[in-house]
Amino acid sequence: MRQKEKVTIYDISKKLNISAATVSRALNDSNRVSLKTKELVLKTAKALNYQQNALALALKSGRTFNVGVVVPYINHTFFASVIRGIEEELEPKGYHVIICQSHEDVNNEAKQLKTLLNTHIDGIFISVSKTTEDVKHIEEVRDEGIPLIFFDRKKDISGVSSVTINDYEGAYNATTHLIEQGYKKIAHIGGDHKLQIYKHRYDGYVAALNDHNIAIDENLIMQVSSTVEAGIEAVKLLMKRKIAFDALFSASDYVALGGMRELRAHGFKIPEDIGVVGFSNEPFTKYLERPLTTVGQTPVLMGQIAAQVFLEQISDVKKNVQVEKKVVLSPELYTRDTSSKKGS
Amino acid sequence: MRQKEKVTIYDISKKLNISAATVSRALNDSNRVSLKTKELVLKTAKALNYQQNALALALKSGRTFNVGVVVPYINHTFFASVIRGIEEELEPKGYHVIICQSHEDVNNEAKQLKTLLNTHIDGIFISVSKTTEDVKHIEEVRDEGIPLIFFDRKKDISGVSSVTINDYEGAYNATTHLIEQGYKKIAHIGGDHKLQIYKHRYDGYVAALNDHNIAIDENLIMQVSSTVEAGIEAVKLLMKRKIAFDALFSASDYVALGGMRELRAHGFKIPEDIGVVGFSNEPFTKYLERPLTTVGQTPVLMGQIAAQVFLEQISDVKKNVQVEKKVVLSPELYTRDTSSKKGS
DNA sequence: TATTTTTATGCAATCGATTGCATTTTTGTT
DNA sequence: AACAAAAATGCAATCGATTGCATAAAAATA
Repeated sequence: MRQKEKVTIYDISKKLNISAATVSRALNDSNRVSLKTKELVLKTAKALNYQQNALALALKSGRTFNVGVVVPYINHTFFASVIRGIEEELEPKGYHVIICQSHEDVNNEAKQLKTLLNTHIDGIFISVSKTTEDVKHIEEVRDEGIPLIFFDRKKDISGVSSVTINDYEGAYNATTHLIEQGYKKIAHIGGDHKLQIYKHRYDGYVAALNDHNIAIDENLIMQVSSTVEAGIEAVKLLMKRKIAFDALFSASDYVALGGMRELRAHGFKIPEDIGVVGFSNEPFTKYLERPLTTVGQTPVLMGQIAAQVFLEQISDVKKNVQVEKKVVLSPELYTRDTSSKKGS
Repeated sequence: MRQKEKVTIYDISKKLNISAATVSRALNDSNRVSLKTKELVLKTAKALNYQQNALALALKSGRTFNVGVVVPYINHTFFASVIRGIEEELEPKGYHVIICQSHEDVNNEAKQLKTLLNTHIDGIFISVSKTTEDVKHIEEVRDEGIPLIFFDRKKDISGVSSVTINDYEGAYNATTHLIEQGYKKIAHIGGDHKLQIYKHRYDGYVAALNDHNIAIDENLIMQVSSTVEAGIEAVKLLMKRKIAFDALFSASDYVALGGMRELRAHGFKIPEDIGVVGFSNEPFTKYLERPLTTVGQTPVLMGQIAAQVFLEQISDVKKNVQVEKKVVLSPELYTRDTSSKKGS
């Protein structure tokens, strides 16, 4: 099965006995072609089912109408949803979205960026891996002049735009909510501060306690990975150390879930004895028998806005203006069953 | 910020005072170039940081090393996981994955295929939308000679390969499991038979009942959409009609979840009074307080195998052999809490 | 050394579309 | 009718890499 041979502007030019240049101009609605030939060309183009060869155009113009997205894993709900947002925003403009996974490994991330550059992408969206500390590979992309946009997990690099959520605010609101519900000793199981998001969530938690004159107790604060098992272990450790607390603010829904399991195993009732708030609004949180209160991140919107920032950026590049836009979205607290002291 | 100008084979050829043709041959390790110049070229290429221009190559060769994937929504766990499998299998071979969404709309699907063809993709993976009945747009892709692979949701089109799971077997095993646990009147809330997967699940359910000499009761069988709400409504309807049953096999985890909620609202205990089995092994199923028994589909594996079928196919195309490969994966029943009559 | 064979290299076309510059055709003016 | 101005079209190079065919250089043979 061989491929059908495609119709080119030369086929049209031969058929009409005019030059390919004129055909090209006619198709691009140039004012240097008479109306008569323009119509003729358009008609024959339609008749022959002419399709512009995107590759030839890309080679000539340098624009491929492809963008790359680099995420740790594409099947994590959050990232998949951001990608959905990007795709839906860019698709109507004729762009295609190429996806790459870093597997949370900085070397992979660098490799993906390199091959993306070689594919002559028009822009790159990236959420950095957990292991990304050195950012040379990212600066290289910037220095190539390719529009680059961070989303959610960013690094502070000059000349690179970003779309993130206000993790600080999300954590602050979540913690404040717990305080307002009457909880007094609030533990925080967070994530590795190498990722800004976890640092900011920690900061928000601390600020909320400070603002309500609650002393920070280092014994109540931990950093673990974002898994159910880690949540179980973390609570086990707190129990073993006999550290009392009446609420748990976790930087991860998975950790919150694990934590709740372990707490229940120890006979605590949620939310009566211990209130729990998670982070991310993972789909499972609302399907639990006692739906989990959590901080929602509007990932689809994040993707859409990242795409908009990209579109702005490429129009600015044309004007030879360099921009560095930082968009910070507000998170939303989904108040559900696990955080109202009186039960629901 | 203008883009860095790229190094081409002409830059190398000028530097070495040889022709670009020789440079090209040297880089491709042709045996028509002397070892001396080969080494020289390779050295200068490295020194100048030469990167082959993928676009020029694609224009010349007709191969882009891009493949397209069309799914209803990329942020549905199942599809995202299949895409992950495809990406991980093809990435080492130098391919990039372009994603497209049909939004469960056949017109969108057709449009996406058309723009993918125009992007000169090397192959297309597709899981059809719910509204896809007419398959002309898919046949067109096949007729263009582009390798095409269905995954999960397929249509019967000659000359198109597919990778699916054995929905019949999955349903048969799930139903048999319920029977073996002692449940006798098993309801089936399935999906629209326009999608083969739902028809096959229905068939498997029926076959299991037949094989165990249980009469089929049409009153216990429904077709609804795959949502929690639909599950609630379906059970409500059964209750209203006072139709007794002691087990529920749902073709969707979401429907199973909604069904369980409604059943509990009516005072039924799960699994003691009513056993429940879902389908898909959605992530939330294992996080429920009573984890849901469900049929797992190994989506990542499905993606990997689809990618392998694609790779085989393009090597066969070279040999001018036409193949139509149908791979059917076996599902796995995850036996959890909701289906053991004695409780767990 | 002369001639054939082998090996290495170059020329120029090709993949399609675009575009600056030159040329031809048409239109308008006197 | 003659000429200037304007409009329409064509030529050929360009974007990089590849490749069939021709030629040049080196090696092998007589």
